Amino acid sequence: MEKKKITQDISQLILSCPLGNKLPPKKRSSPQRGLKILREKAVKKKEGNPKKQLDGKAKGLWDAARTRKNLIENEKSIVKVAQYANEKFEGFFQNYAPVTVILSEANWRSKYETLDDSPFRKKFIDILEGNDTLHSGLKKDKNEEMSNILASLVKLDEKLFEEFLCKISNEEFQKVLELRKKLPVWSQKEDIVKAIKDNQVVVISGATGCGKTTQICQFLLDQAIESRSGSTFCALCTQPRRLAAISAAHRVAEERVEVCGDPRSSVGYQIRLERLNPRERGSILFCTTGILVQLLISDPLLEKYSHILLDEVHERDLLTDFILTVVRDLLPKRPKLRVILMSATINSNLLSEYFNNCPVLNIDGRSFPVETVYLEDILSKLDFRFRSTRNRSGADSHPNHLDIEYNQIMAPFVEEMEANHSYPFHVLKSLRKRESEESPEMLIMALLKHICAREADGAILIFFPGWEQIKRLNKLLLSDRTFSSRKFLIFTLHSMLPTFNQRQIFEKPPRGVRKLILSTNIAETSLTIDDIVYVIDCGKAKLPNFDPLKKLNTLNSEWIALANAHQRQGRAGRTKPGICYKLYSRGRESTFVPHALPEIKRTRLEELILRVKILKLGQVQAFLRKVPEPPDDLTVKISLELLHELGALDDAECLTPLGFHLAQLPTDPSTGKLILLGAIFGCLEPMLAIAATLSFKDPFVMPLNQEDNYRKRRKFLAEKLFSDHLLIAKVMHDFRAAQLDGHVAAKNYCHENFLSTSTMTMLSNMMEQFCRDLRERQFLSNSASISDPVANINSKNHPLILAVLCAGLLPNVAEVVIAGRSLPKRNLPKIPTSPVKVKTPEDGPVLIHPRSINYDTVFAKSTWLCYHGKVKSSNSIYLQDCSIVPPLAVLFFGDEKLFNKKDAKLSKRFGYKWDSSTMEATRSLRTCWDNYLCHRVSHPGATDWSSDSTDSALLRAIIHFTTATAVSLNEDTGLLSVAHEEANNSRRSMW
DNA sequence: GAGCACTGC
Repeated sequence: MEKKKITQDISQLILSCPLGNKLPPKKRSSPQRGLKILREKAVKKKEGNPKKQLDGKAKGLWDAARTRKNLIENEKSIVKVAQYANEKFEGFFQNYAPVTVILSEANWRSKYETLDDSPFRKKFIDILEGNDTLHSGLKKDKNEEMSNILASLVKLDEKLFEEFLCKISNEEFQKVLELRKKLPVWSQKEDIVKAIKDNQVVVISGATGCGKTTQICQFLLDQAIESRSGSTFCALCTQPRRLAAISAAHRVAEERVEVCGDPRSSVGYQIRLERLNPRERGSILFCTTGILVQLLISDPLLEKYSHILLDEVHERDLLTDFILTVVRDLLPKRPKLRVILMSATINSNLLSEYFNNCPVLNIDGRSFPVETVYLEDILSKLDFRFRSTRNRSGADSHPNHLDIEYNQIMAPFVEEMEANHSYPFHVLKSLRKRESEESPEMLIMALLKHICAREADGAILIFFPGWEQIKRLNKLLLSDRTFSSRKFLIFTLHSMLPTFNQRQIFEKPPRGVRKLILSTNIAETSLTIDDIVYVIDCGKAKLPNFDPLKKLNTLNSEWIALANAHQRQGRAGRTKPGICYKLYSRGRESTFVPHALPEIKRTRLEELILRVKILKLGQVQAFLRKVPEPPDDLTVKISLELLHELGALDDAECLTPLGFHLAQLPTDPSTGKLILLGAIFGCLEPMLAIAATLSFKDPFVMPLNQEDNYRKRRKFLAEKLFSDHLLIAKVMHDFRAAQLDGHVAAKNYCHENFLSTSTMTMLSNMMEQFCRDLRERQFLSNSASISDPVANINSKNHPLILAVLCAGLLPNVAEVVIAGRSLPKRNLPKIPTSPVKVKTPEDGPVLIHPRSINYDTVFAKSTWLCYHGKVKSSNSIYLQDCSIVPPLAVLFFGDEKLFNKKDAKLSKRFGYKWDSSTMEATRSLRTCWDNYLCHRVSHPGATDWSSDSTDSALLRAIIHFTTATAVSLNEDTGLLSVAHEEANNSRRSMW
């Protein structure tokens, strides 16, 4: 009822005038003449593109005719807002005017004095008031408090000691202890404990299998208990991966004959959405790096802990680097804190230098020797020759720049080999060709046959850069009788491949059966298969990077670093001696860099910057220059700019109230904004589903050789949606409904629809987490669940969801430009259907990623897309996920630059035009929105949708306004209608 | 016509 009233109300605000036929003709003569010439020419030359076959003048005239035609089309409808709409918008403006004044002041500190005395204000001011006051204040109070937290409790010390004595006499404990004592790390137990006692920071480097992860924390715990100070011991051990944290915790609990999760246990773990707490004192908590960063928000000096152990520091992932920087700064404030950095053998000097030349302890690994066989040895051993894949005759035989580059690098090595007479001629000949590094499938096939015929039993692991190569080799293997399924178990590992039925990948195969595993670098660290004896390493990996000059994420196949090559090789020697076949020469390996660039130098930094801000770590540039290997200044600048544009930071680089919320949500800022907007606009569930997916991963999986079925299914699911995001919202909704019918129903739903059950479950849980966050930040009422009817009052309104998506994802918009297709055929010769052109304002032409549901959408009209991911690979820029969105939403939520061009843009692209009073009204409404959002984020509360509330009036006006375009593109009526039911039903004709 | 891998009280 109420909705209907508003609908009518707004539809009176926005009128449309189909004027097209009444427009006076302007200088029609020359385009008409151009058409005539064109038609004659086109008749003469029936084949090919008519435009291409025209000469200078005719071509110009043809273009002129087309432009004119477009203009006439464009002027068909002019969008007008009735005068009293302005007055109505004025009303909104009045309501939120005070906030505008506040926000326009330069001084943040006084700015929020005028806000009410809400709990939000207090918290927010605390953050704004910043570094010194708060921190030093904290330090004083907390030092006293610390003596409370970690003060030794004599009784507890005794109790822990007695328990420990009891444990030592336990038979099972003794049995495991004997095994533990065989680990290499035990030989240096005393040194390690002493070094940590004497130094605030110690680097311990040891190869895989030395036992550092599970043993060192126990050395420290046992030592504390034995010296009757168990109650003051509290260790936090971080792992970069969830699985590693869980398994380390379980392993340690087992060794101590305890059960992980028992409240008396000394071991626990915490990862996102999952925690098993250990006892409060005398305990070890394994967690992921992300958890530690979140802990820092509430406990900036990590006062709950006496020891921080950071594992896998050598991987140099973003969060570990961040933690290193923060921890180094808090050392002077926590003199009693002990920090232990654990890393692989390599690169420990850099770490030691970073921590004021702290001591480094080296521990030998306990893996088995792995023999290395390089490309030249393989070629010589197998007598393998590369057949040139390129045409010998014709232009192709000339070397291109890649050949020349290859030769420059390899020639000296080949010459040296030649001089030494150490390799047969055919090997040298092969190495001179670039093919020796380009397409190794046939070589791998030959090598596999060799291993299977000549070498002992054992699983074979092959490292590939990506999907394409895995797919190709898998196909070859399946079509080759040598590798029949009776004798071989073939596994493919890729994050996008389904993992069901793959438990046997970790199990010992039946007698006489050999495991073959084709993998990306997922098997380099994340997955460990113990019985690998042979590794075949093609030496390449797809590496993401960020190009600050072009502001683009890239994904390219590159040569790996020596450290990674070493890691891959090490995968062969876990249970017995192994062999690593490297599909690159010694010469090539000598060009490898020692270490890959740390992640912090390869990504955008918006999220990290918000963390710097919420943790009050000072100016961003200054902080980021303190990290072990600082990111490019330009990258920092770009990220700051985006945060500013999102409204998360002000000119002085301080958090705004919006930024304050975004910094505390466990997502990147633009996804965080989506979550807030979903709550504000009453489309909670779909927005949470979209946000969860954008911040975790796409749940769709694609089995090899089922691409067609996969695509068909996705097309079926996404019918009429034209949006990857709405597709996600739909499948998440259906999945959650299936979950209510039980585990089996949910699993079946996933199986039928090419979805990963584990990813879907995680996403569903993440939605719960976001919902809880929103409740805690008071954007939802205390009782609101994900499916709360009030919070989902607009969840069925697809155009609105898309409009909100726009508001959250901006500035990530792209324009779909259709050249010629909308021209009436009778007036012009048939123009060949040109492929859709998609452009972004900053990159120019881009492509829609083939994985997107919109990849093969036929666009009837020019329109706008919103996207979240954009990446450059294989020389094109791809929009990874995108939604066709209501154009008015883009223009309404778009930035000021876009706004100023509104008039021109609209009339040019969308076939209708603003009149000036509408422009003004739009602008006022937009100002209202900006102010309203400022107000909402600084006065958290649930949206009041009751008919007489200001919330409701403004939001409904925005909703109707931004989604009005849904029907305005209907060429038949030329009318601009705002009825949502109609909008939903006629979506097909929208685009 | 293409999809390295992780993470979050």
